[in-house]
Amino acid sequence: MAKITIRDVAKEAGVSISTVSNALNDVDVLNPATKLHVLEVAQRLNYVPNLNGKMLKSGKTMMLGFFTTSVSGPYFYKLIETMSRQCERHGYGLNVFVTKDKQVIMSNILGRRVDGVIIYEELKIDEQDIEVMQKDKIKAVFLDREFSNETMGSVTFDSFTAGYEAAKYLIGLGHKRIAYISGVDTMFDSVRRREGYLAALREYDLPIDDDYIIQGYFEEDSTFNAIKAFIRANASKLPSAFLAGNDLSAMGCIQALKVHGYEVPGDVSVVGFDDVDIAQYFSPPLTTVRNPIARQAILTVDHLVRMIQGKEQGHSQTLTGELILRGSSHVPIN
Amino acid sequence: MAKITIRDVAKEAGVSISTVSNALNDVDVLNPATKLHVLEVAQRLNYVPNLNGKMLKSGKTMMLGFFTTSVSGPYFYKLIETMSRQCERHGYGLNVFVTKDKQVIMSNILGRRVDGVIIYEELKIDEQDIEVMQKDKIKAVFLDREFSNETMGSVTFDSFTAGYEAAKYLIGLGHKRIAYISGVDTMFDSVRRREGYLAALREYDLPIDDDYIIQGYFEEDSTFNAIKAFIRANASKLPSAFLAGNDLSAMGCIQALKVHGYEVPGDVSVVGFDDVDIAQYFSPPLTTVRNPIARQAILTVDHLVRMIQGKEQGHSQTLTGELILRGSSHVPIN
DNA sequence: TAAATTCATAAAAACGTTTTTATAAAAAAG
DNA sequence: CTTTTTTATAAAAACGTTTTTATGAATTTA
Repeated sequence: MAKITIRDVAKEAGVSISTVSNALNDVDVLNPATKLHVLEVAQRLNYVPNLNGKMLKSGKTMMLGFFTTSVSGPYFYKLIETMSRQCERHGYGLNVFVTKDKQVIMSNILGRRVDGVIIYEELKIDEQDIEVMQKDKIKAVFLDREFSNETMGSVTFDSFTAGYEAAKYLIGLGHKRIAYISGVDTMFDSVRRREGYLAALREYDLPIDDDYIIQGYFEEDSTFNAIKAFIRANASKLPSAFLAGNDLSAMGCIQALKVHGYEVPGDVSVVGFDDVDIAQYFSPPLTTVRNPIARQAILTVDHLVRMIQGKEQGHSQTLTGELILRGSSHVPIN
Repeated sequence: MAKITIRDVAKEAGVSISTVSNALNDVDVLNPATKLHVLEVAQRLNYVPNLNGKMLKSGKTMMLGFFTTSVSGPYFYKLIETMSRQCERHGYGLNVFVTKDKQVIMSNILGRRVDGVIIYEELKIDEQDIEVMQKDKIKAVFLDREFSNETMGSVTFDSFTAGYEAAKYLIGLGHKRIAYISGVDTMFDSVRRREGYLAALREYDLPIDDDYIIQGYFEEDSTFNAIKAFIRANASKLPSAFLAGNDLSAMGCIQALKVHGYEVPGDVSVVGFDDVDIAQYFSPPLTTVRNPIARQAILTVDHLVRMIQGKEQGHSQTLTGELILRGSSHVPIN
């Protein structure tokens, strides 16, 4: 027996398909008795509407798309979990696409698989792609860049100020040799945090040493290895503090320091970014700049939904961090 | 200007819509010159096929659905990232639904929003729901229970043996008082690991103390609090080892022990489950039973795709853990 | 009580594709 | 040369809905 359609229900109930549709969608034109009867038959046949038919006709999928190159790490799952919950609250589902293939991304967006899109994609979607999307009046929110026009907005984190404040805090403690652990340069946040860090060094006339900018890929393991190599190469002029581009790299860094016999924060201070869930349970608990991830997720979904509903034009919102003092930072020893 | 459809392309190219469709789908019946011309026009108009039309006609969405109640924690992002990558390899997209609303789940599955489903849902989908799905020949793979029939399979982790082996390892070290940190009882893995732990205790004639089974919700923070409470209540008869139901609870447990002045593994041993990415960078690095998450993800997607293609019937696969010895476990002090 | 209005339902059109069937022209066969 | 076959394209049907329009009966209005 093939899938039950609205036609089967209509036949079984002895009415037309439009009557069935009206009954199911609670359109208030039917005789209550008819409606009841149709509903009863639909129930009995276990009828479930085919969403593809619905979508084609209505032009709405009731799905939002999240396009990202990665879901690794606590930042992303907090984001996804919160966005997902917020979508459900608005009656939408969330479609997560983890891909680096721009073709896949564009055909899903322009092919209307989703009613609106959320993009964290590290700038591979370029001006020209955005123009194409704009021509189709695609509703979009960017998380990895500041941007806005009529149908697109953004919700970003002020990483520059975060980097600046974190560096200033370490300088205030008395640190003079501060290294920065970077992610790859396509990562908006990594670059902006580094710029903030550099701005603080300049402001306080501290020397800027290119060796003190370390490539770490924003993960524990790659950072762990990078810091081990760094320590071996710079044993004579080790910094007294590390500013790690995110909490994961801070944790990898601390572990590498421990392996080499350094105490944190006794010998070296380490500060991270994000304040992911696990940061406060690490040893030592991380000093970090809190990134309001859940808030970003909620603002993003709300903005997108309002644009879809035509209640709002695109605009950009910026969230600011908050320095959380914990156990991984201290005044320098010398 | 509204969205460009196949009709617009046909008109502009001066051919019928069937010709356009054939050209785009590379059906080998057309005059090569015609095909080239159509393709050129489609390109010029920036035509992108509407996926809803495609889906309705073909009955295929080229999407797999992952239905879960949570994405929190490293287990899930490893799973999602790997599944997503594997989907892409097969030409599918992955649709992640984070919801506890069974209605949402069933209407998306039965409404054919996806061609196949992956379910990690902690048993709220019951026998009756499965029967409904079976009647519609829904292709499904369960991750949270062992099950199989013609169109459904499962890929699970042998948590019982993992729990048994971990407990046996601690007993072998000489531990006699071993506590288990549980998740909620709807979690298949938590329950099975506990059963394995209990089986090992029984086998070695160790006393089973109900107080030694601690509720922790499988997260750092809830476990941190639970263990602090436990330590206060049981200061006089503290276990010499904790078997934590997953790595996150192991980390929360260790942190709570440290806060109360206990050394790990000097005073107390702690063993976790999963070997999530961060486990080896924790302080101390975690002894844990490795759960081959990436492998589970790949087997799951492959099995589902083969069922969709009609190349395979449903069956259940079971993965086994591997004990990874690191720094959080040690012989007992007394 | 004839005309106008409302009510309840049915029929038809539409969404954007793919696929099946039809058609006309060109090529091959007899 | 006619008839058959092949080739290239067009036309039409179909997927499962929702929505617009049509229809006929019941009710109201004048």
